[in-house]
Amino acid sequence: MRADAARNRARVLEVAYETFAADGLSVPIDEIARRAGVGAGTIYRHFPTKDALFQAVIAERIRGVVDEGRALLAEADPADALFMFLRSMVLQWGAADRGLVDALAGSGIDVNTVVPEAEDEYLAVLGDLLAAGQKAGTVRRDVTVSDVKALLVGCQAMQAYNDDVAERVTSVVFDGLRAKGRR
Amino acid sequence: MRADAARNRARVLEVAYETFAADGLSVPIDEIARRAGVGAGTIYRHFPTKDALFQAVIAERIRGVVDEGRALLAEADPADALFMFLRSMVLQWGAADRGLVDALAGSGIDVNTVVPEAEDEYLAVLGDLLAAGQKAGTVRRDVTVSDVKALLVGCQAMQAYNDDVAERVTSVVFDGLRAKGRR
Amino acid sequence: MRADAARNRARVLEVAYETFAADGLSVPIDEIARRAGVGAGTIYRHFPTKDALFQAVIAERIRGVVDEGRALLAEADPADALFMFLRSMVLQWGAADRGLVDALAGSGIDVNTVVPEAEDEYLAVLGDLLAAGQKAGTVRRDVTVSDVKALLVGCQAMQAYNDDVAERVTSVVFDGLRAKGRR
Amino acid sequence: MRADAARNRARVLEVAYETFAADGLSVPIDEIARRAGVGAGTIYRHFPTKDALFQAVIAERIRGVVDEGRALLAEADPADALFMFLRSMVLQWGAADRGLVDALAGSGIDVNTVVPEAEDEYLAVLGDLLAAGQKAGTVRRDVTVSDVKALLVGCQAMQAYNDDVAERVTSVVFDGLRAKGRR
DNA sequence: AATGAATGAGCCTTCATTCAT
DNA sequence: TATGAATGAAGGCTCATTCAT
Repeated sequence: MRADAARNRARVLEVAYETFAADGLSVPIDEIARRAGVGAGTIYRHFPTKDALFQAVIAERIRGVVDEGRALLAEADPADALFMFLRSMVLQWGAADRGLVDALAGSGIDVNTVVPEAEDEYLAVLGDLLAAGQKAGTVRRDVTVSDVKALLVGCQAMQAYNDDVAERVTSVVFDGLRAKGRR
Repeated sequence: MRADAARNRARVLEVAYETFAADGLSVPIDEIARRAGVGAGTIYRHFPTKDALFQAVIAERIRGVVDEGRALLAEADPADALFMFLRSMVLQWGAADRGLVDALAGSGIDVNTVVPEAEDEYLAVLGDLLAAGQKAGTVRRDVTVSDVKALLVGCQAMQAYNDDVAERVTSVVFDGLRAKGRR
Repeated sequence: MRADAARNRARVLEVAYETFAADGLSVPIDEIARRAGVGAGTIYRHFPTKDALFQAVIAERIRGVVDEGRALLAEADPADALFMFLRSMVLQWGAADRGLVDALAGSGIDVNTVVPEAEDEYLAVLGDLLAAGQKAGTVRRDVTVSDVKALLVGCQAMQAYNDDVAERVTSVVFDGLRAKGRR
Repeated sequence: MRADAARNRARVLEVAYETFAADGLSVPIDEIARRAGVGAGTIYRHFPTKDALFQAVIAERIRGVVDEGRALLAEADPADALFMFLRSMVLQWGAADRGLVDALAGSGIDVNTVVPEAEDEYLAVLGDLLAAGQKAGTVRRDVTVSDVKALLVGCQAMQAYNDDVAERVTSVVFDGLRAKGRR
């Protein structure tokens, strides 16, 4: 791919992320093209449909999340790593990507099918974090990766629903997730 | 209002509920009209815009929820009433109205502004259930109505995200919500 | 026709006149029904189509004009009667029925075909007034009834276009219409 | 602007002019698109609303009129220029643009607000023609530009109302407009 | 006879996608 | 390759007219 083409692709992806997150999925392609300073045709050269563009945006985001998880696994105290990751996902990512989450919800798109390999990596990281916490004794042993993923989705929904109480309700959920006697 | 008009209005509302819940907000009015067996104009006679129809559907639903909450307040054990209500909201309502919740999320509509009085009643019931639980000593005293509302939203999101784990993750959240020493 | 039916018909005609004159032809039938305090169906009982209602309104107005012309013929000085009639048509009728005239113009309807007999009477009166003026020596002998009718239409258009100059431009036209040496 | 886009824009404008003039404002945009051999979307690319298209047509027309007036000012005998201009406006322009004038009248649109600058130029030319005629002694000194404009509107209305008498009634109005003693 | 609810065709407008420049 | 003009299929909404109450 030519250098300018690659630059365009990256720019479109970035602008699309910001725009979808801010204005939802219903924003016209032309608007994204305008903000990115390219023609509509250029977007279609890189992404065959609007949907494909959206999926690329999601995949990109998930990749970032996975990286953050791996970093925590490598550097943080295993006893806290899962909670740190979840908190980060909720308070930072959740807030920033509200529009994306809503757009995903409202459009019948399933992340798992959209970017299977990204999802797989994501679950792997989450699983490692969970195992580390359980081994350290800070996390209930009767929860699975699926449970944690669901809890995360829920916490992000709470954050999205009411930013002001996000901190406290997240703590409530974390309390529920903690191993007994460790509250 | 004439009998036939009232019948049509009710039928449209019912069909609209099912259709929005199943197919999301983007379903054409004409499709709802077709399923309801009326002309599109008839829908517009009762609801001036598509948005108004959607809002009427939401208001209707919330009304049902409030009724269920009041019933629990009157009949159930105060120690369990809040948990029973939440569980019901998540496992029954949440499952049935997933489409509505998603549609709401994806469309920048805020329930509070859509049907303020219904929302007020809803919060009142939730507040009463919470107070009862706290008085009975089964619910943490440091959570507010807003927190519980957010937690409920989160639980519904979990349920929506993964039906299979809903039961267990809900328990996790409930554990977090329970007063210490009562797990 | 029953008394109440006749009353309804008259009321609809009156309201339709006011409404068409004020808001143009594009006002919905339902709006006229509302203002008249009747159901839409009632209007259709008396006038088979919206167009027929409009034509009835026009016919009614022309009838009033003809009456006014006859009165002038009978009572006013023949030397001035035509000018008085024209002035009245322009400054009073023209102002009041602007909406009707515009609506007529904009809708491809030809008064002559709409209400032929009313038009005939109208032209008869105008012809009598013209003949009287020509006989009295105050009106040019080289103009016909058709000319006068056209001049009237023109004066109404002027009045409609710019109310402020109506008086003066009408005088200009009248000067052109007066017999030479009589200015 | 790209060559093909400019060509399409011009073609749409031309077809819109003919169509509005012939069939009135109520003709569907799709029909204009069909006659112009373009898609409806193309029209909306160049003119954001149907109204804007109509206004563009009007502006275009007025521009032509102004040019014609300027030419007369530069080349014709000042004593006759105003009358020549008016006659041209009535007998040529008036006939061709009847539909536009009617459409304008019937739709509450005011040319002055639609294309203010074109209107200004128009009035300037008319004012120059009037001043020239008054200076040459062929036009009454007690009429203003507004009066002449109104008279022109009136003459066009006459022409529109009855093509057969247009020539003669225009003469009548011109006689009224001529300076005394110059008939 | 009156009512006003229901119908459904038709219009304006938007926007994903294609294609000529 | 990039551009942005063109396309045309929908969709929301209006309203003349019909018809059940």
